[in-house]
Amino acid sequence: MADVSIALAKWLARLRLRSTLTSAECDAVLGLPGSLEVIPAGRDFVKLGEVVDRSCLVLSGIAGRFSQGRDGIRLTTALHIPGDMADLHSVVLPKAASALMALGETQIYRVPHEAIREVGDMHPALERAFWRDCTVDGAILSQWSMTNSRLQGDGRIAHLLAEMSVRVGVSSADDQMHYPFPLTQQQIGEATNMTPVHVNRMLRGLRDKGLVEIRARRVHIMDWRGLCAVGEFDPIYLHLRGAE
Amino acid sequence: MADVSIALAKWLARLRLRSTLTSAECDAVLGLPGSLEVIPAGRDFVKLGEVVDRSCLVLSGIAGRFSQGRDGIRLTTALHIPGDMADLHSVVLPKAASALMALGETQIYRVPHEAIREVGDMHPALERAFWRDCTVDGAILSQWSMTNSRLQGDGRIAHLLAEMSVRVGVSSADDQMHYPFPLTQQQIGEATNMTPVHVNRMLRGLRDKGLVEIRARRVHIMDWRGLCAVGEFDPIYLHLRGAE
DNA sequence: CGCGGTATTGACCAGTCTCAATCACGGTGG
DNA sequence: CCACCGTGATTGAGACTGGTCAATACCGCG
Repeated sequence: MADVSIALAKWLARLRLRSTLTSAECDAVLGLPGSLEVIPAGRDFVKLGEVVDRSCLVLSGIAGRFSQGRDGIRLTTALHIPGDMADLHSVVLPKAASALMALGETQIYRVPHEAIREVGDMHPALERAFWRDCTVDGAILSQWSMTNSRLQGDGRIAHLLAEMSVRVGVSSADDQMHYPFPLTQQQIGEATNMTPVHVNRMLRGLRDKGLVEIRARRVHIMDWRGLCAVGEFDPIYLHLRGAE
Repeated sequence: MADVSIALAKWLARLRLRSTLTSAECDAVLGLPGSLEVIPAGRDFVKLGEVVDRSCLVLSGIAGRFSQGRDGIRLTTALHIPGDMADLHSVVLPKAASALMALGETQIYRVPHEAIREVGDMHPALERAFWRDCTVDGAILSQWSMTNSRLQGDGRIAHLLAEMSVRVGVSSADDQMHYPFPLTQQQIGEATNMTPVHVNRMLRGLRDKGLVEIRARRVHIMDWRGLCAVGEFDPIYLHLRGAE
């Protein structure tokens, strides 16, 4: 059971990876108000087209961001892990162009836009840090776009699993890297643009090659180098220090 | 031959479509310094990985934003038309994660980040308008992602041509809509994730159906409704007022 | 113990790519 | 004015990735 102050601290840590903040600015972030919510697996907590006045900080679980075609088929455009402010962009664009959904039970902390704008006005460096964070999100999306367009099935999945591993902070030093990953094969397909059937085949391929395996809602990486090679993964685009 | 003040005015107009600005703020934008450059067709003017200290406002022509896989194959992640600040995001993330290239001869006006930050510090509403604009760029990318993933060849091209038509401001009232479009079929393929060969076949299909045609570096739309249907195009994601 | 959702596998089909040849057209030099 | 050339457009044939349909196996849960 995650704690609010820990979550805000995690978000702050992420901001500080990319922006230099004074202690007053840090305190302002840590003091952000909000309300706690627990979202059951599979539930949308921001709906398409909805006008929101709060942003969602993920405390535990995983949240997916979706676009939707008119046929109702979804495409995942981002996965958010604990410490991510999933829709910081809604502060400047309150009408949601994409939905947010809990993949597995997810705990979120909703922070009023009003409060975020206030600390932004008070501390211009914070406002810029927010802008920067949104821009990194864009860079990640751009990378996904690239990956999902140019790589084939196995590479797309390999890239996704490698990226998530780095983002959750699993050390590449570990011999047996593993981390929780509650997505169904259907949902993996929504993120990598494949049929669940094909996801299954590709996963088997990766397993047979001794690269990764998903077992009991967990990713187990057997061969980090090999996985990165297949997925053409290079973590620079994440703009994270300490990664790789 | 476009003029600098007209270009800044165009950019300002775009900002004002999404943000409310005071006249002082408008003047600040119109007064932004910079230097003019003419880029010949096919030349990169921002290179991958380069650290830039100026942002590029497109005055004439078309610029493409690219990501690149390790095999050197490019994927276009955005097309920028006159009035677009192509890499406003570089103000907060100066290390270019994507390259910018002139598609056809392009005139740009490079504005120092320093100046942009200055007006941002002076006018918080402007800073927020910049942030918002970057966010809209992200929304467009998200839409492209969706389109290129979920639609097939003809739909992807139809969507692209419809989007560009709205963005350049061609009125849907015109019986014969047309606008300049200097991309080769190869470049269209880089934006829609297809082989040039397949682009050609899809274009023929669209022409045969009486929807669009590309002739002499110009797009001619014969059937707007039909085009939108095939491309599942709906311009809301552009966040433009006055567009359909 | 049975049920619903998920995973797995097979057979077949469709969209797209690859390779390769040909064509159209604008620019160049004689 | 015309032959030559290079780039981009067009078309065809065959290969391959990934989608569709469908059946079966697995597994947690009430």
